[in-house]
Amino acid sequence: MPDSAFAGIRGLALFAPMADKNFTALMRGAYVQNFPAQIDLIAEGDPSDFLHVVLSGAVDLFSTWNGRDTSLTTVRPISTFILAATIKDACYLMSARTLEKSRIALIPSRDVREIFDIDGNFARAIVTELAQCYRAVVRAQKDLKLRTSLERLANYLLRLQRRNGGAATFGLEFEKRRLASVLGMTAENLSRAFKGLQPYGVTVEGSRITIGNQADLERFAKPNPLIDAIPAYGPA
Amino acid sequence: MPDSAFAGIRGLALFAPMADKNFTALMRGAYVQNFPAQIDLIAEGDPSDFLHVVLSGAVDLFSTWNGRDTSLTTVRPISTFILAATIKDACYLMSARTLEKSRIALIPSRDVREIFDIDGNFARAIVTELAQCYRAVVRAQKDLKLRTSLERLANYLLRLQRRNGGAATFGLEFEKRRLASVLGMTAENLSRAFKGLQPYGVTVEGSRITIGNQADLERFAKPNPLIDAIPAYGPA
DNA sequence: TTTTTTACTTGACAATTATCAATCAATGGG
DNA sequence: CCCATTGATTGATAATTGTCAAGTAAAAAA
Repeated sequence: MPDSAFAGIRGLALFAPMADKNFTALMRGAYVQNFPAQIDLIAEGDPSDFLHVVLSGAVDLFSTWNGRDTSLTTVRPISTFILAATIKDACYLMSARTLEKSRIALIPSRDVREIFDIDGNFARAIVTELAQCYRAVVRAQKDLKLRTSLERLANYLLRLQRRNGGAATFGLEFEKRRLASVLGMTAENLSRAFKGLQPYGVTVEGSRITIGNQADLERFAKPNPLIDAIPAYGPA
Repeated sequence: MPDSAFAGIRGLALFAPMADKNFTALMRGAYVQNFPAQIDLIAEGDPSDFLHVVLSGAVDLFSTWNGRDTSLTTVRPISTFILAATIKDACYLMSARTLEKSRIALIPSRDVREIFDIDGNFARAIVTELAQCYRAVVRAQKDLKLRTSLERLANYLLRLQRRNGGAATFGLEFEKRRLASVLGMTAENLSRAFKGLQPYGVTVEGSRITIGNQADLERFAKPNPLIDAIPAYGPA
């Protein structure tokens, strides 16, 4: 595996602080692989053999139970997933599949745990990453328990707008059926929720969203940094 | 503050592996306090000045938004809370209040971060703790998104039963109004949900629950270790 | 291009869950 | 002991959300 493939990884906050020697050791058993879209990467319940790093593309973390399924989050470059399972040497709690063509690095979990035990810097970096993941899920939990689906959609649109630079018009990140699942509703309900936001100035043309009246939508959505902070910008 | 107060803390998985010197340093600025029931300990949004350790009693972690509120989890002895906020030096995402009379140790967050930076064992212990917290929230998220309120209640009862040793009869941990909030429903809905479980052999007398037909209830609840594992016993 | 598939939307309806109001039961002062 | 308060329950109703079935639009394949 060419070293160049690991350059992006080395720059990650998770791997940057660790000793060169340990990084090299970690990458020795690692490899990078290209996957087409819609490919299952891992299944919940499986033992966590590899820590995954999304180098390009996008990965959907989802879960199923009793014939139902739900998307929990999307992993975008460059970040890792199933870090917690790797550290605890436990099974995956979520399944993963590519949303688009993706390049993914696979690092043997055993190596991660081994280096984690001897490299304090690496351990500390993992803490920071895990704390961030934890806080993200807590926010999602609050979003889900404290808001109706219409409010979740409104706040989601405001977050997406902000992530896209703040312009009134922007595009959805993925198909609506998946957005519905992420927001914890059905596709049909999402369709109606978009209509329900029309009175607040939201217009939808395919995947193109326009927020016609920022103040109106915010008055309805009541965004809150303790729920809606965007990790990279807000209070993490 | 008497050293004896910290004996229980030292035994915690989080603090056991660290160097004596560092533990002493960590406890230097710490103190233990007794709180009556129903006392607000922290408010979401506040800076995380102290890592809290519940030595006895019980603490409710909850959150509010737009006039609504929801209980996210209960912290029981001996464990910590708001560890993630402490590590990231970020504000609290949840508020906390005592459910009963409680003894709580308060360790200055700054000290935690400082020792965390120099004690690799401590850093590793924190990773384990955080990974566990993260997985617990992911499970809660799946429970909420994949199940109806009736199913959540059924599975909650099965978990509680297991935690209490598996006998057919056991008591609820706290008042139903709060249980409803934890399960993501209203108190009225919980009352009806208990009735909805009668056909599966569940009887309720005050806070006394009896599972008359284990197999029936499990057939309905379809418990799943990837959602319902009890941290201490199941796959963490 | 035409065909086929897939995503999205819409309408009608059903299930779930919440709200409001009233009642009942238990609990803790006075 | 009784009263006052709080928590739990119940009934009636409304809001929310999901399901099913059809239809439309758009994209992919032939």
